[in-house]
Amino acid sequence: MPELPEVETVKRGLKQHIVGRTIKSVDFDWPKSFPNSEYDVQSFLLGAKVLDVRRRAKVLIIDLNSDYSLICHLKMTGQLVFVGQKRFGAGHPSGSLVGKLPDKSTRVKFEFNDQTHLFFNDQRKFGWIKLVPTAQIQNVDFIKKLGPEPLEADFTVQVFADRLKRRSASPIKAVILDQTVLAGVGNIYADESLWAAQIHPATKTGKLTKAQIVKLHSEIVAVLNLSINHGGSTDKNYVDAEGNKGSYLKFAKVFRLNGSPCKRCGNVVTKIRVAGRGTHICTVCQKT
DNA sequence: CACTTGACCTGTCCGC
DNA sequence: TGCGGACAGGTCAAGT
Repeated sequence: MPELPEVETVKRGLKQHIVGRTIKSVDFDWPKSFPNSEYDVQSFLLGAKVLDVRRRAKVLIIDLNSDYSLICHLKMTGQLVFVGQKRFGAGHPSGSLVGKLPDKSTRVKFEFNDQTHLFFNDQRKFGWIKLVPTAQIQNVDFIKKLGPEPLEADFTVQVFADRLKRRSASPIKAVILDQTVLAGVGNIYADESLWAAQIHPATKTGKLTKAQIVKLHSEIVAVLNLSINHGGSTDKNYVDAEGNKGSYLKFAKVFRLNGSPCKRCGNVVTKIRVAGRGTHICTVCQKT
């Protein structure tokens, strides 16, 4: 679930809360969640101060003053939640996770030197945090291969169209989910943007007209921006850096709305499988 | 090479 | 009420 808008929302919250704080200790019980060498942890993490929090695609980057950075992928169920000193007192929304952390899904605990905490929770254990030299981030294999950021100025229609050409035999949904084509779209926003552009997700990418590519390009940007403005989507697990849910799904047109009427034509939204993923469409609005 | 499928995990929901 | 199985999204490894 954490796709670009969710990770962007977490980034903004973390930036407010952890920049300037110094890491006092780190604790983890599932090595795959935090596969770092003890030497690097001792030398470059403990005692380091947080300088900045950034995002690339669905990856969070926490820069430290030790010339190292923590890079974090939330995958499906990851959460990064900051808990301040008043964690045992009042002041948190009743539904908030904050008063309940750590819990059985907590994989990594960071303590800052003022008794505040950052918890990495991840029910399904697919997410990870890695400590890497800041100067080496762009050489990390996964990051090196990422396509353009859809909300940056260099993601033009022409760039999008050129990247689609390489994948003409694949269904368009599989292509926009491919992080090496463009960075940050996941299952929710793939379905939403394809509905908005009135393109069937199984359409072979090579069959798309120029007009459809132009439309899809602008709808991807619009859907991502709309979601960021609503704090992202919470389907089940996602929360922001303060433990709060996002509300974008109130505005969703098809995602998880199978059985409901299409908001454009009234036909029933159905769920199919495309490229191995659950896919929500209106068969009237979205023709192959 | 382009493209698809299975593995990684846990929790929840559905049918018998 | 219990239990097996399908399913959930993100990415990589392995297979066609």
